[in-house]
Amino acid sequence: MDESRDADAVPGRSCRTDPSCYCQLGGVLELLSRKHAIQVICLVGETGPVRYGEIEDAFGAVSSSTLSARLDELVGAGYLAREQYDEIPPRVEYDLTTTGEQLQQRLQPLLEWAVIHEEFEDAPTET
Amino acid sequence: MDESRDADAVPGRSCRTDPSCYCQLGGVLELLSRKHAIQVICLVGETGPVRYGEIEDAFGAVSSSTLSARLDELVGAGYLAREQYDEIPPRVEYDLTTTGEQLQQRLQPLLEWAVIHEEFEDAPTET
DNA sequence: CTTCAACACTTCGGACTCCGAAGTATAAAC
DNA sequence: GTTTATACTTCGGAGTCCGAAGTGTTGAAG
Repeated sequence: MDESRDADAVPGRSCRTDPSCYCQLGGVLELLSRKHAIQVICLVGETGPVRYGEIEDAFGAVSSSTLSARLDELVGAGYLAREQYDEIPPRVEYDLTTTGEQLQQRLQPLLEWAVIHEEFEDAPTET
Repeated sequence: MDESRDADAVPGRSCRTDPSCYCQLGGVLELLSRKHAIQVICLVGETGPVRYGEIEDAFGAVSSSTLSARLDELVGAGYLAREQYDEIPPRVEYDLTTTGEQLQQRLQPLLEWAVIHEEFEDAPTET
């Protein structure tokens, strides 16, 4: 046995190799546990390059401040790419990066299940 | 064109059948976009029935108030089951429900990818 | 010349969520 | 009588989110 174990040594490091440690897990999950993050990734993944306004419309109920914060974060973290065209009126398009696509692939089954699950959630109970 | 479209009619209903509508998507995602919700589901799924203290330990950095709020929500939403034994000191165990297991199965690939992805995130860039 | 429309955002006050240290309850062990 | 163990609450302060209104540009409409 090695005493270089991670039990309570350096939190947030060796945890990566310890399947029983869920401390933080850092970046991605932290990012995904913000409002609309999951949906944004999936929306962009399904529709391809999307404009800011289209995302806003697709959601229907997001404050633009929160949405643009989320987009900034996702761009900053390398999951989304932002392409800006210098036209009038302005045009900006968001698309998944390669990493973003990987993420979206893991998110897709969840989203599909969520949609179906919600549909039947009002159905008669079978106890 | 039919005017029976759902464009701006009843938000949050016909959306379920419209793949281009991401408005809210309600319950599950709302729940998952709270701190630690994803990790809790996966932790319980991987380790089986877990006690409150074990969850707290596994995370290392959660405020107990937030954790117990999250647990309450997940129990209330039907993803977790809470079993209480009347012993001293008290013992409470959380486990996944059938629905919770379905959710965890969709979350697992995400979590595994996250772990690997974070490991290499400090690796030398290739620009 | 003035106004309006389009678009992608900011800004700001108020509401909601989260943190973290301290406290609650019970009974056995010391 | 004090400590220990467990599963939570409570509370003030910090951080996040909402949503209505505003910003800047330029061409088209009046």
